[in-house]
Amino acid sequence: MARTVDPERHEARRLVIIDAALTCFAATGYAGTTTAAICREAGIGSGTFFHYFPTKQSLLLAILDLGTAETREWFSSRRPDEDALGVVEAYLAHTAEEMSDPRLPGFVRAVGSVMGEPEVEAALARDADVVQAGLEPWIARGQAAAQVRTDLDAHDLTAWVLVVVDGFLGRLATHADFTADAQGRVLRDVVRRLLSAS
Amino acid sequence: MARTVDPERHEARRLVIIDAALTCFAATGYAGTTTAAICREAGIGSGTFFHYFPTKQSLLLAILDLGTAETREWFSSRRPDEDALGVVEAYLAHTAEEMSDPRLPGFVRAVGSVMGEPEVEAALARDADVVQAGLEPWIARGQAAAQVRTDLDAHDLTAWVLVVVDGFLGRLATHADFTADAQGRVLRDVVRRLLSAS
Amino acid sequence: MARTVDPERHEARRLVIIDAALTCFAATGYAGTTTAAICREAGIGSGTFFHYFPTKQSLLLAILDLGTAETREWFSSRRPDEDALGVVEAYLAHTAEEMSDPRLPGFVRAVGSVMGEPEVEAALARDADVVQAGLEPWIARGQAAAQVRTDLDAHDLTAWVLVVVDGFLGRLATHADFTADAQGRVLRDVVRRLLSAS
Amino acid sequence: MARTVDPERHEARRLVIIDAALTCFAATGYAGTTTAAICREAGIGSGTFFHYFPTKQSLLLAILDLGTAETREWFSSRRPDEDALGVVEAYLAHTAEEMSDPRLPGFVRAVGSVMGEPEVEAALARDADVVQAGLEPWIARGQAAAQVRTDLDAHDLTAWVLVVVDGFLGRLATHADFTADAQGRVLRDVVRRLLSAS
DNA sequence: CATGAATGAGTCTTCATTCAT
DNA sequence: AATGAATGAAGACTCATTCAT
Repeated sequence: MARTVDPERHEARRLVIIDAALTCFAATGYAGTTTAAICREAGIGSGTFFHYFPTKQSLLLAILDLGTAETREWFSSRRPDEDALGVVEAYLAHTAEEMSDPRLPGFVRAVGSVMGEPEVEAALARDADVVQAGLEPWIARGQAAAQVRTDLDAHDLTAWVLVVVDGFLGRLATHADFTADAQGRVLRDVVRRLLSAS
Repeated sequence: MARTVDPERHEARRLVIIDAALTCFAATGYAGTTTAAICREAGIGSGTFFHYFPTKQSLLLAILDLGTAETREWFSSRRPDEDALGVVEAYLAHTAEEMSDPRLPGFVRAVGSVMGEPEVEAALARDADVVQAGLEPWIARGQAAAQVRTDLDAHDLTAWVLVVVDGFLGRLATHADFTADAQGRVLRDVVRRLLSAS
Repeated sequence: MARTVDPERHEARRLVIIDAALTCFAATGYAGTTTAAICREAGIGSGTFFHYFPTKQSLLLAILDLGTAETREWFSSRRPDEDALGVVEAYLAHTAEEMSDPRLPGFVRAVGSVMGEPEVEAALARDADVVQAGLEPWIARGQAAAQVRTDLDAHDLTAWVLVVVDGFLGRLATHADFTADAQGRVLRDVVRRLLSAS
Repeated sequence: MARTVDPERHEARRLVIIDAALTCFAATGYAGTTTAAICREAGIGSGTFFHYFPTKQSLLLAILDLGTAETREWFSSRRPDEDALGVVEAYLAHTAEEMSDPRLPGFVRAVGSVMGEPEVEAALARDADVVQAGLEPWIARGQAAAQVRTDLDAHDLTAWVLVVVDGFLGRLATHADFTADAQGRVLRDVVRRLLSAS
């Protein structure tokens, strides 16, 4: 009856399940992934699964929250004196790099199908907010420094950067001949053109 | 002797079912939409569904094919002497207008989740091919006329136009404060910047 | 508004449907045969089917009754002065010949699965009664003429002849290398041994 | 750590389901038996069914295989020095005794209707092979010992013994006034006559 | 904690039968 | 009479979740 909870071990196993789910969701979509498949991939029993996540959806939310936290952390580790456009480009590079995990594009597609669920929609909105809140100040600063056009406000410009980024990620996910390596350079160019004052 | 087949009525009802499915898929996703829900929405019995579409998936494919045919038709009705950039912008307008059916963005999301199915993937690939094949010649012609930059080939430039368009549509679908009316002007500007020779 | 009922044409079409059903039942079993398949095979519309037979089961019963009538007719055309054992052997030959329609064995199997239905059970019982009633008098006459053993009564002996015949037909239906042509001679021998006085 | 798998309990429950299915199939045929009915009879939930048998058909195959295994075992426990004709008669008795389970004849009929399915056909062929392979050597030995006629080869003679046995079982199944108890003696006599050298 | 057997509500799909034309 | 579109009840099977061990 000793205290058998080992928080470290618990957290490790949680991550194993999350990783397995990422693999499965990416391969077969959210609805197409059974909890049994995740358990198999994670090497656990079906009962164990529900010790860590009360529902299948809560697992999806956990993954989304993990991504949001990661983004938040990335922005919070920018130093105040960095170059505004440099941060924007670093964000592009960071995003492209994240997508080098070949499962990510598939996972993004998988999430789309569940957007009807209010909780998922809320989690995605939270994620979008974090990105917007992270990026917008730098773009505003770029405007103040006359690096960035001012005919659109910072909020809309940020939205349009994300339009390009999301379109880029979507095409990575759906077109095998469209790769981050080959097109990353063009991405930077397009965003520069989008933001440029001219 | 008795002509019980009324092809017109048949086609009309087929379209009613397709319309109902569009509504349901957009609202609750593909997997989240039951055939019963489609039947209810279309005002038909569950058995009738089977008369028109052998499976739920075949209905999805029919919708996709309809869209592909529509796109093909749009491009084939361009006249050879139209202005290259004018056609590109007309395509942007056409796409944005199509998406003014508020169900379309949701439907696009819904489709993403089924991409695991080979038939769906093939249908989407066919659709992408039609768009690419429709747009690329005009961009190439724009290059020949020195309206469009030539540091990227027509194929890649077309892909990037679609990156922007898809990103635009995606944001329409997910952000209520991002509307086609308000942002359509920016879309044209971004694509112009993307293609411009400077 | 003329009297369009042409009894001859009606009867002919009835037989076409029965023939088609025989083919389908033999190939795919009773439950495995859809009314649609029968209609296709018969070259009629599904509505027409139900003009001729109120239910699928009634069609099966019609086929069974047809066979029963055929058997009854066969026995009623025996002349009173025929040789008792000769009639028994003629019956064996007659049965074997009927089974030369390759659909018959399959149809027999198909019927087995529906025997739970009271109406079908009754039809089969009627058929069995006709055979028993047709054959038993000849076997009794064979006993009276000392051609046939008398340690079993005519009723049981008849039953045993049918045991052998049914086993024979069943094996024809299930074993491709067991053919009526090759084994017909043995069938006669076995029945002779069964009935012989020794 | 926790041994949640209890193979004994698992096997027991498997047999409960098989037994329930035997009852249902015999009473209402294969197609006429719903999985729900089997579950009710077995006292399990519908989902549990799937834990033990992936499909309704697999359950049927399991029953057939069980019978085949039982037959194989029966033959393999004959001792080499047994009397040839004694073994044949013991087999007759064994079969008749098996059929004293009143569900068996009905089950045999039920199987007939599914013979269209290749897997079922294969299972039945396997079963027939085991019987033929089990019986034929003893009949051949009977021929060598001059106990059995030699004008037909052992293979055909075995087939004919099975013709009689199957006809016997079929009549047990369909005619209530034809009982194993009353007719068992005749069965032995008929087979003796069939095999006798005279 | 870990397990996996058990559950049953919910899904897609089938098909005999009806009926307006 | 003949047609085939429409129907809806019913069936096999799936799978997230629970719980006794």
